[in-house]
Amino acid sequence: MLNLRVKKTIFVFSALILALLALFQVSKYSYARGNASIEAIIAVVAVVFLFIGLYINKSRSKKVVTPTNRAVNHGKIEELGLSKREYEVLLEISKGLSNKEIGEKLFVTESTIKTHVSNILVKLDVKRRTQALQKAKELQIIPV
Amino acid sequence: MLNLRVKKTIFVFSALILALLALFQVSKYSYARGNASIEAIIAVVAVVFLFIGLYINKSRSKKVVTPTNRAVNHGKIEELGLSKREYEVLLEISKGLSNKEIGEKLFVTESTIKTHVSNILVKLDVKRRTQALQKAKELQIIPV
DNA sequence: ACGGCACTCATACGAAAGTACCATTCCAAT
DNA sequence: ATTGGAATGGTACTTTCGTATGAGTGCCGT
Repeated sequence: MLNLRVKKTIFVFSALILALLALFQVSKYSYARGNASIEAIIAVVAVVFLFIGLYINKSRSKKVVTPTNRAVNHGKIEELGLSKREYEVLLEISKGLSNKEIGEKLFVTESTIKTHVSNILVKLDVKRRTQALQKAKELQIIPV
Repeated sequence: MLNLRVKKTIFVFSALILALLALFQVSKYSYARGNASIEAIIAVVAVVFLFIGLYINKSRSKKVVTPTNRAVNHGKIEELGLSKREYEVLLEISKGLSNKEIGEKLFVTESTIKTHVSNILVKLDVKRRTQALQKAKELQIIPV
């Protein structure tokens, strides 16, 4: 199963290769007809390849950076059976909010938040919210 | 005050500019004498600039990655007036332990831990232990 | 010797957090 | 149309957390 990122990468690289071929053809053609200076062609090629270099490394460094810190593992969230709302609550807990404050922020009562928190604790198999944070960090389901 | 990094950057870019000028001169010269094909020149330029692009982005992405994560800022701890023991307790909190559990781990009573926690909260200027964790992360005084 | 600080501990109280159950509503899948 | 999950919320109760206050001990520096 090809995910979105892979598809996008393939598309971008295909486009890139086509652009390069086109560029070479144009430069050759212009040169043959003598209506373009060699310096101009070289300058264009230089700029284009400079940007290609920048682009390649950007996507590569992103790939290197991502697994180390931030970035959320959505698979794990589903695996744990955490619902959307429960995950929202978990995020607010990680910001240090009390149940009451979370309720105000999400426009529900403290009771509701307590229910959610209780369910979160069960699903993460922990006893306290601080423990839940520790575990969530371990599982990389909350941003660092 | 120029630090090492800035000096290095200036040096690298100077060298880069010189190299470019040299490259242009060589290509012009070769072309004038007719002993180099235009395609070869373009290819060389392309490769060189591709690597330049790669290089620029490598140093840039390193700069982005490095300062973000782990490593404890000891200066901040002193600045906050956190005592050694208080900091120990803070670390245990970040592991998700209850006051009672922390007491057992550090061989003191829960009362003592409560006192420490209270002092920590005051010094970090927060109301709850979860908030303390959030703030401690911000200040980079606990490992991520 | 004295003051100040870190660390320890206790009691008492109030505020959050968490548990257990139950009930209602709504939406989506069968 | 029925069912099951998700979200909501309420009551009642227990546990944990946090505050306030006071107090004892030991150490370090003046």
